[in-house]
Amino acid sequence: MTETDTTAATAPDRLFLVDGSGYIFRAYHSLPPMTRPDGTPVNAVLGFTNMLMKLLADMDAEHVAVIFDKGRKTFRNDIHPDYKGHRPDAPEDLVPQFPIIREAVRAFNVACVEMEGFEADDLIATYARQAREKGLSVTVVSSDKDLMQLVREGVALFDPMKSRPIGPDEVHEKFGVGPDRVVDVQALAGDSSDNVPGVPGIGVKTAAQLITEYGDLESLLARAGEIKQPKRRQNLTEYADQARMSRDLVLLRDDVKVPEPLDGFTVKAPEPEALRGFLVENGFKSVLAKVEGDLIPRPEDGSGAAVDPVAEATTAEAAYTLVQDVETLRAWVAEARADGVVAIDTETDALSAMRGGLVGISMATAPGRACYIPLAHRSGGEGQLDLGGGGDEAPRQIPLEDCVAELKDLLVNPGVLKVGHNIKYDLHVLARVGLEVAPLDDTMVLSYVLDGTRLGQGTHGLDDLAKRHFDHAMIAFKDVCGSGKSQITFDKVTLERALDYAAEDADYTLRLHRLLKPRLVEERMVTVYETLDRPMVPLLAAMERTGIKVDPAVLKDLSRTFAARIGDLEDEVHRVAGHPFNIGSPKQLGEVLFDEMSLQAGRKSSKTGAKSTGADVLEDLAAQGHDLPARVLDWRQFSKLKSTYTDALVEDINPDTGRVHTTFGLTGTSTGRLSSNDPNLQNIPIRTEEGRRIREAFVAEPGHLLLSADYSQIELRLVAHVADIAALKEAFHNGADIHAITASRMFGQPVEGMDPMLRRRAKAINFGIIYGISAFGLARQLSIARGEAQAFIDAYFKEFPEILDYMEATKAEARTHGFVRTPFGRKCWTPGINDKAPTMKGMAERAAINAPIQGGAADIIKRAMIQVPDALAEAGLSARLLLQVHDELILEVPEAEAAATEALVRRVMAGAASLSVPLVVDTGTATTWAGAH
DNA sequence: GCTCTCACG
DNA sequence: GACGTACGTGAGAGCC
Repeated sequence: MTETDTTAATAPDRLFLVDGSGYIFRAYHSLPPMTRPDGTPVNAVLGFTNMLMKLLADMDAEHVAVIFDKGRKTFRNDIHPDYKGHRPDAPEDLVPQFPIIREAVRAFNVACVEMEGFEADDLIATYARQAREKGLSVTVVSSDKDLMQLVREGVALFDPMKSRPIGPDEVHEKFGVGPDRVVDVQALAGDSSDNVPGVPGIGVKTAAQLITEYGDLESLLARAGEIKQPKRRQNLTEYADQARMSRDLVLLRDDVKVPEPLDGFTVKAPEPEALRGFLVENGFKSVLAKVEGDLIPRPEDGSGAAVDPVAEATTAEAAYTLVQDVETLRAWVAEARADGVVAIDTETDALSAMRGGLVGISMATAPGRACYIPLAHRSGGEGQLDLGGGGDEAPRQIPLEDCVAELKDLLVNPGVLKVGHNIKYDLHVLARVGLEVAPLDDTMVLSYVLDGTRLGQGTHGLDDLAKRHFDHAMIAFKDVCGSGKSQITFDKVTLERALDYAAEDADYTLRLHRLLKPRLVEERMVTVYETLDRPMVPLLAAMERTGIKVDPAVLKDLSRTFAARIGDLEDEVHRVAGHPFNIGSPKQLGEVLFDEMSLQAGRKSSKTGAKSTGADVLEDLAAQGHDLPARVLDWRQFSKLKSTYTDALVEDINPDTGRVHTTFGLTGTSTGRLSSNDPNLQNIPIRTEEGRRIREAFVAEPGHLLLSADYSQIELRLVAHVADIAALKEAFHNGADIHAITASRMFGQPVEGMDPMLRRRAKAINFGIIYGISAFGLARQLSIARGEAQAFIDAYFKEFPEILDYMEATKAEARTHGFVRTPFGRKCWTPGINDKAPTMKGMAERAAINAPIQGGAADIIKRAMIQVPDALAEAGLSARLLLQVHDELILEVPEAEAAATEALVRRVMAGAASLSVPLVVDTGTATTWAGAH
């Protein structure tokens, strides 16, 4: 292949010419406003820096320069004073960034050129010509169509927006002619954004057609008389000089006496200290972390320079150790003790926190430095798969009890912080082998407190975070254990594979901890994390482990009752319909109701446009006297109760404990509330008589009672507090019936003997206020006209005018920051608040109004929960917290302690926050949850 | 895996 | 004046 070799040997040097001004505007608009510590805006600088780094990393060239515009006046303004005259001034917060961006270019040791009186495009044209004459191959990096005229043999354009080269074909696509005729087309068509006049009535299409036919601009103007269309002929004659002037405007000068010689563009490595200085001055820690150890050396430990933990977390190489003997384990324990921080992670043989058995433990002591301690693996690693032949000889592992003995002190050592990702899970697993863990940090909770639902929900998984913060793809669980039917449990994984997977989890947990923990201080989230969410981790773990006793006999009995009702209702519905069909299918039900029976549909469902069969629609139809919708509503109710509750809950009873153990989610909601899943014990029925009976299955142990304690009107009290509504605060201080008071003020009736209908309406409005009221929503809730609902709202605002200020201030806060804060400092993110679509924006605004209220209530009950165990212990009481349902706590108490515990819980909950309104707590005790409420 | 419906606060 | 919504969750069933 001599030919190829020859070509390679004579391949010309390459030159990249970057249109810096284009980069600046793109960078500015791609990032939200941000400032460096001294207050200087730097979003465009950061965006530019990242784009420049990417370009330098991706390009394959020996020479590079970034070219900028300098000032607004150029020689073109002498030709045509209005040229680019309508361009608005650069945004105020971009102006101070222009000089810093020049610094960025120099910091990377890249040539940076600009020249008074000329546009960047002219300099680019000039350098391109010079380079071509020297035999260099030129790539111009720009998305600007005005540069397309430069494309020719040896000069290519690269569009950084679309990441694609622009050659003669792309130019032809854009202008309808080749690169050498682009200026002629532009001269005719003009450019309104640059104030290039062109010829009236001629756009790019027509211009291309004319130039193709006549060859070039001068030939066309000379032969303008031959044009058939009279108007076009006249314009080309009349505006010939204007066309020539336009051509002078768009034609790039390639003979500029450039200030820097081409030789100075040779690619050079950056000066480490200059680059570091620039990045540090602008607070670009993430960029520094990226280039450290690569473009510039990491400061050495011995030199006295501080190691940047963030940088180290980002760049450290991984080296993992398998721990199969006690000696090695002791070395790791000693290292962890010396460091004072260790990341831990457990591997189990089942996903369920309550059932999974411990298979192994991983620990990390520094970024990239981690180990895995296999404890219950059944396959060594010699053979790939156990083919069922009984050859699963256990590999060499430290006996579980020896490992527990070695780790016990470390895990409770107050001088060693244990870091986990969703460590609540590990607490359960370790507790079952007799290990407690304290103190602890949780990187999932850290991520939630810092970034919340800013980037969407459910994005605090270790895999997500490693990808987001370190651009690292974690080994997927399914790549280790498979998925679906062929999935194996972790104890069957070979030790080598288990080491890679498990140690990586601990490693990246530690890296995340180094990255996220310092942000608490920088972003003023220390208090929320330290006093609210971190203490919840061990507390919730204890609640989950305790569980709540559920009597399967009660549930089975209810299932039978419900089944009978469902059967009867089904027969009746089918009889009325005239044929059997699946009542549970909204599609089939819709066909029966709206097609066969020709009932009037109330509304369309949101997504698919199908006619809704929702409860409100069926209720309307039932109220009109139709029998079938009423039966369907009953059928639905019993089906729901049976499938979701009575049938499902029996399956959720843990055979070992006879109790149901939910998992509380601490990092899932946008407001700071908890969630409950598998099963959800926060939505057990109560509103209907039949549903409420399900709560009879939730029982206390013999000799005990369930204590329920709930906040009265906590969200409305928070409204009164945060919006500082005088009349509402007064009503709460007086302990009055708040809805009756509201009705009295709005409708001018005395509280005594208040019409129940008016009170109901006032109650709906009070709820609406909490939700960020809208006339549409209130109208739907109360089944009244929108105008009437609006009148109610107006009346409310008149009586409680402070609420309007709160709503406006909250929306403004959300718009400027992207989040709102609860009274306790929690950030609630408000994605969509600046959306163009009014629907989206409206939803985000209502969510923003609701968030400090709902979130504030969530903060308050968390404060109460955290105090309860200590208060109980101090009082010598042995009650245990079982559940939290947003404004309610459920405890299990020895009968003899019921009264004392009730008083204590009331006191703690009421005193959990000092607002400008009192907090009131209602309590009750009984042997079942139904009775305690 | 998405949509609808409905249980709770 | 249109846009098309009350806030926050999780689970089961139907359907592709």
